[in-house]
Order: sequence, then C-alpha cells, then structure tokens
Amino acid sequence: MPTPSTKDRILDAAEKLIAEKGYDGTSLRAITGEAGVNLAAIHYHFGGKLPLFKEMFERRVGGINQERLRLLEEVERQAGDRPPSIEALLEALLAPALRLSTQGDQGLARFMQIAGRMNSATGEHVQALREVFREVHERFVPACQRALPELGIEDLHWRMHFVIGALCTYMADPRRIGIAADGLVQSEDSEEALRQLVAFAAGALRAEALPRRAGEQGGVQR
Amino acid sequence: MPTPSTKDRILDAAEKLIAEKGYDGTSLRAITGEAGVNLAAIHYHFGGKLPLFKEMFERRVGGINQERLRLLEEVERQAGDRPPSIEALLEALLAPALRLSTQGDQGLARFMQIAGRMNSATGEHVQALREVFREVHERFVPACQRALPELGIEDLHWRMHFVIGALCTYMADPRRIGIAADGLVQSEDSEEALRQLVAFAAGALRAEALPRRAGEQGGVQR
DNA sequence: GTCTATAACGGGATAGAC
DNA sequence: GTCTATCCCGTTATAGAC
Repeated sequence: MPTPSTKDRILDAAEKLIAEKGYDGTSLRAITGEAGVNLAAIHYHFGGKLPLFKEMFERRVGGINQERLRLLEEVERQAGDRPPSIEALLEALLAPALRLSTQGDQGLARFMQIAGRMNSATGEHVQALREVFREVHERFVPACQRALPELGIEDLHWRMHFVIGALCTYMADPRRIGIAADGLVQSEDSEEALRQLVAFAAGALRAEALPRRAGEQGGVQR
Repeated sequence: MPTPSTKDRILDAAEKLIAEKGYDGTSLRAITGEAGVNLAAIHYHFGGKLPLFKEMFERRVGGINQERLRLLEEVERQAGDRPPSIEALLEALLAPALRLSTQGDQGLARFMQIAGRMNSATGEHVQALREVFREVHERFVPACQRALPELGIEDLHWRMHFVIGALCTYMADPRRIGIAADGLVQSEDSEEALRQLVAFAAGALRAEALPRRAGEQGGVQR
C-alpha cells in the first residue's frame, strides 16, 4: 500500500487524538506531532482547526449514512406492501454504525467514538455537523411509523431519540459496559452489541405508553 | 436571601459556563468574569481548575443519588417478598435525575446537562468522577434482576447501560428532541419525559433476547 | 507543498502586598 | 480572604524562504 498523503496522515492523526481527548482537548500541535508533519501544513491543507475537523468528520459519515439508507431500501423492498418488521428497520439503522466500527480499519472505530460523543457534546464544531444526520432521521421515522401503526407519533419521536442515545452511548466507549459488568460481557463484539441493541430497542418501541398521571407528581406506589 | 459567598458564586458561575461550553471550553478567566471575582480567588478556594470542577460536581450529585437510593428502598419495602415492578424501579432510578432538573433552581438544570454529557465524554475530569455512580449502579442492577428473573444477567447489564445512555442523552440537551420533532413534543416537561422514558425502558427490559446468529453476519432478511 | 520563524494571544498558576 | 502583577507555557494563525 502506498504511503498515505500528508493530508490523509493529518486526518488520521486528528481522528486518533480527538477520539482520545476530544476536540477542545486536542491541539493542532499534538496533531502535527502525531502525523509527523509541520504545523503550517494543517493551515495549508485545511485552513484551520474547525475546517480540519469538519473534513475529518465528513470523510467517514457519508458512507455510514448511505449504508443505512441502502439497507432501509432493501428492507422496504422486501416488505413490499406489508409493514416491515421493526427489528429489520432497527438493524438497518444500527448495524452500519456498530459493524463498521470493527470491520473497517482502526480509524473507523475511532471515528465512531467521536461520532457517539458528538451526540451529547457541546461546542460550535458539533452544531455545524448535526444536520448530516437529518436525512437518515427523516427517512427512518416514517418507516418505523409504518412498522408500528399503534404507536403515536409523539411517542415515536421520544423513543427514537432514546434509541439513538443508547446507540451513541455505546459507540462513545464500547469498553465501558464490559468494565461495569466486571468482564461478564464481551462488550467489544459488534455482532453481540447489535443483537443486544436491536432486542432492546424493539422491545422499547413496542411497549405500551404509560397513562398520563393526574398531576399528583411523585409517589412510587403502583 | 443572603448574598452568596464568593465560593458559591464561583461554583455557580462554573456550572453555568461548563454547561454551555464544556470543561475544556471554559477558562478560569471566563469563570471569574461571570462570578465577578478575582482569578486568584479560585486558586485560594479550590486550588485549581480540576478541584473546582470536582467540588462543583460533588455539590449536586450526592443529593440526587441519595434520592435514588431512598426511592429504591421505598419500592423494595412496599414490595415486601414479592419482586418489585420494573416500572417502579425505573422510576426510582430516573425520576430524581429528570425531576430535579426542573423543580430546583436553574443551577440544577445546568448541572444535569453537565452530568449527562459526562456520561459519554472523555478527559481526566470525567474519569475522576465516574465512580460516584457505582453505588447506585450496584444497588439497582440486582433489584432489577429480581424484578426480571427471566432475563440473563449479561443481557441485563447491556440493557441497563442502554437505559442510562438514553437518560443521559436526554439530560445532556432536553430541548433537542423537541427540535428534531418540529415542536411536536413538549420535551422540557420533566413529568412527560419521565413517563416516556419509564415506558421505553420497561418495554426494553422486558423484551425477549434475540437468538444468536450462526456467523452469517449481515443480511436483513428476517 | 513544505519548512522556519514569529506574531498575537489566552491559558493556568503563583508570589506577595494589603 | 482578596487584590495586583507577573511568570511561563501552549495555543492558533500567518509571513515568507525554499
């Protein structure tokens, strides 16, 4: 394989370091050190820290979201007129994110960490990139609605948000659940993670809504 | 009400700014500016940025976790010999976090944002504080196991992790779901959030595990 | 396209007067 | 307990040689 270009070396180094220390915690100098390039090279190729981050992010995210949409179309095609199964839809949404983090190179795994953290992070670098997921969101919500005709649209929005939250929390640190469970769980096996998360999310989406309570507010009796 | 002490003004200012810009994105100088105190006062009272963050965090987190444990004991007491309902357990875990963020002062709401973000953030300031939640975790997992005797302990660990992920994602930015749903959702009503998240998590925890697949890896047919 | 050198600034921390 | 002044370092960004 050919030696990566300077640009790619910078992108790879940024990916690695930002995965470890976050955007604010990673200096351009740290990146140049890791990449073995000069500080000025970053400004030459990217124009600054924020554009570098954007390009680093966009390099990866497109493929993942395209794969999600491709799988979604496949599920819908196979379903024909019948509503698709919610498990199949969830797998289309979740599998690319979970799977590409171990099938591809190490850079992809690091990128997934960054993406997972971005879901609940703050800062301008985050705001600039959040809309990249809008198309996926807007395609999957109606599809899930067809799969779950009994579920109100409000409830569905809440629940999709929670599902994404669970996904991103896992992605942000795939090892942590193994640590919390004292090694009882093979938390870095992406097929196991997918199996677990699909079962979890399908059960959650199929749950009956709880009744609204008459303002008593509190009390655990039930 | 008496004028808050310098120490409290610093803590309040740190809370506000870190909620907006994160730990790395908030400078001590920004905090002194917001609090109307001198830079040296921070070092005098706290000894540095990291100790300030720790004290800011510990000021709030203890009460929330104690409330969780108190509610858990109440649920277990009411259940007696019978296994408690999973909804009651989830409410004990989730209600303090969701409710205190709107019942208390604004500082509490900000704190909950920080805590939610810390769940999937990186950096040393995070690592230092993660163990504060261990006792809650270690008390709730067995309680949920009693409520769900059919669920394997491995599966339970995965699912509790996902539930916390959904909770923290909501806490990290309670308005975002309302934005994503185009105002269809009253996302800042903590009682509604509680109702939604308890229903979601109860359905998720009660779901049947999916079968392990025989290594075929991929394919959405089902 | 890559380098050195440096500008211009902001960061956390601290000494010492009051 | 609070202030000023300052140290020392790291930050992004840029000018200009090669």
